[in-house]
This record gives sequence, C-alpha cells and structure tokens, in this order.
Amino acid sequence: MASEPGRRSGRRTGDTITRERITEAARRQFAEVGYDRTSLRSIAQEAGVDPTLVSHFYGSKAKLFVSVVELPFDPPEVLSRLLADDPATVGPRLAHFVLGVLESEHDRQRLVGLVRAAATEPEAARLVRDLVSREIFVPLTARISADHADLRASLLGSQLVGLVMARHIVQVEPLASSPPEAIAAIIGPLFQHLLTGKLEP
Amino acid sequence: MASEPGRRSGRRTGDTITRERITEAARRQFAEVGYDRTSLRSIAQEAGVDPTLVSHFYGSKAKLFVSVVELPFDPPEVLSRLLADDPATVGPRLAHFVLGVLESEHDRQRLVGLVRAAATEPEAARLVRDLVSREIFVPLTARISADHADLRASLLGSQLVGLVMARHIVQVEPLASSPPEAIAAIIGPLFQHLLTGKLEP
DNA sequence: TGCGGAATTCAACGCATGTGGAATTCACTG
DNA sequence: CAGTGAATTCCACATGCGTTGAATTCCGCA
Repeated sequence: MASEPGRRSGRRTGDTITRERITEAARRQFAEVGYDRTSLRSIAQEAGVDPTLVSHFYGSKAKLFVSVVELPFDPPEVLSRLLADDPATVGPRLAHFVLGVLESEHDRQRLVGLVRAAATEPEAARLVRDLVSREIFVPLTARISADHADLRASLLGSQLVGLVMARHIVQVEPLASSPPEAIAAIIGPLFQHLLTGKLEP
Repeated sequence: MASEPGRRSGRRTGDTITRERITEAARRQFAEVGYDRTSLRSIAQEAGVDPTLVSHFYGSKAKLFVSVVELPFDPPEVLSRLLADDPATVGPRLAHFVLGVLESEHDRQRLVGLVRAAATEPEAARLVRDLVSREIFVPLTARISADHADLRASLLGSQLVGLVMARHIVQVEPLASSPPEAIAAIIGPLFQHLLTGKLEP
C-alpha cells in the first residue's frame, strides 16, 4: 500500500526530463541575476530537483554555466550570411539580425546572461572577447573594411555589448521598450559607418 | 615594558586615517572584482583593519558601496561646460571628456566599479540609469537635439556603457590599449551624430 | 526475470559571508 | 587630571554556499 507516501529518494518513474528543466532554470537565472547570485540550490529548486543532482549532471557550477550560456546562434553561419550580400548594406543587416535575436526570449536569455556574467566572471569575459575577436567581428571587418579591421571590430563589439547592457540589463528608457525595428533603423547606419566608413575624419 | 606586544584591541595611537584607507580599498576592489565578489573582510584586510570596523563606519555593505562608488565628476558642472560651447562640436568634446576621466586611475575605478556593479546590483543600475536619464544626457539632448531627445540620450548612454565594458572590463583589443585620443577621434563624430544628426535616414 | 547502470535523494562537511554585542584603548575637552 | 565619546578589536552567531559519498529507486536490456 503505502498510499501516496512522501517519495524519499531514488529514480523517478516516467520519462526523464529533469536535465532539460535544470538547463532552463539555470539559463533563466543566470540571465536574470547573474552568475554569482545564481546558486545551484536556487536552480535546483526552480527545477524541482535536489541540489546535488545539478552537480551530478554538470560537475560544477562553472561547467554548468559554460554548457548553458553558449551563443544562441552559429557564428560561421551568421558570418557567411552577412558576407553573402552587398557589403554596403551589411550594417543594417547586422543590426536587424541582432535585434531579432534579442526578441526571442530563449535567445535573449543566453545573450543577456553572457553579457551580465562578463562583468564579473572571467570565463564569460573570455567568451565575449572571442566572440568579438575570433568568431564574428574580426573576420567580418577583415573582409569588408579598408583599414583598422581589428579596431573596427572592437568598436562594433563595444556597441553591441552596450546595447545589451543599456536595453536589457540597466533598462534605460525609452531604449528598453522601443520596438526593435526603430532601434535597428538607427544603429544600422552606425554599424555601417564603423564597418566601411572613414574612421577619423 | 610589554616590549612590542601584539596589540589586541582599542583605539590606535596617532592620527585616524583608517576611514580613508577603507574607502580606497573598497573602491579598488569594487572596480576590480565587482560588488558580489568584494567582501567586507577582504576590504578590511587590504585596509589593515578589523572587518567589523567597516560595518561600524558604513552600516552595511550596500551603504558602503553607494558612499564609495559615486560619480567622479559633478554632473551639472560637466553639463554646463558641454553646453557652453558650439553645439556643433559637443560630440567630440564629450568624447574627449569621457576618455579623459578614464585616464585617471582614481576616477576610472569609480566608473568601472559603477558599470561593473550595474550588471548585478540593482542599486548600481539605478545610478547608471539616473546618470543617463536625469543627470546628464537627457538635459543635454533636450537642449541641443531637434527631436527624440530621450531616445538619443539612451543611445548615447548605451555607447558609453559599452565603451567602459569593452575597453576596461572585457578588455577587447585593440580597444583596450588604444590611446585615448585615437578613440576620442573616432567616437566623437558618432556622438555628434547621435546628438544632432538625423536619426533615421 | 534478473541485473547493471543511470537517475535521484539524503545527510553532512568545510568554508565564507554579513552582522551584532561587548570589551578595550585612545583622543579630546573641561 | 578626570571623564566622555569615538575608534578599534575580539568573539560569536546564523546563514548560505559548493561539493562529496553513500543510499535508494527505476529503466532498459539480455
């Protein structure tokens, strides 16, 4: 019998979906309150799971973070798409792409978590640095910019990090609640200038 | 005699400078590792002081933070200086001013600490928001911009937060080690465009 | 049907944190 | 020179953290 007794331990009956729920909870909390203020215990609670299960699956908090907050897109794919069309319109297209990513709740969580953590967690800062240096911007500027490719790339990265910080973390108005098309229309030309314009007039 | 016995407790002999040393240590650590990873104990240790003295002086960690990481300049003064000259050159002058502030170790620590903490500490985020909304940028754009003053202000703030993040926290190269004049020469015109240019072409 | 391994929980360790209260020592005023 | 008040320290608490090791339960395969 033991009619409906508090289940104590051991494997649960039914399909195993806890791993996914842990991932979701972790991603959400890393994005919302940052790396330090997210605890394995709070993740476990949100996922309805024992705290040690998180460690058991991912080994450590740092590994969990890296597994969970990876880029919500494939850098080579994005890069080749940007390079496929007219270089004279790459700025607006980049702006449109980024604002689009930020519209998806799921993808935004990853990016916001990454930027938020980059402020304190060196590993996250490294990820952001690589994104700027190796993955997208330097390859991009190397191909379509006349000069100062690396400097253009880092300025572009600075703009994007600033956008995420201001719009989604600090939440400065009216930037935070402006429609993505409006923002893309403004920063598109800025990106274009940083990519192909004359830097020092 | 008690020749050179380990002093145990009580007030120290000589002038009282511990308050200042606590302030300096706190400012340095908040800037270097962020709010969460700075502990009262580590501040106390760097200041050569008992941990509880920090609490005793400032009441709490949050109050200490607010006391210590305030703006390294006087907003009204900066604002009036920017407005005093030709509006057609305010972008470059603003860029020059900001890069100058970031050159002083002492002032940079305050700004970097503020931005770094804005990523996690809501109180710091509020300070940054106010800086953008109330203190400088909105008053500035309200006077010299034709339209969309608030939006221009938030975009300007986003650029500056991004600059601090990329250059001093994430440390993206070559932005991190470029001379301030070079950077100011590039972003000056960008600021000018955000301030007085036509936003959506 | 049995059995190995994966999933899940439990109990607990060691550590660091922020904070409070009580005690001690000094500077300063009268 | 007495005494008040501020500066400084020590002790201690409660809490939350990440991590470990062992125990329990279930799934899937032979």
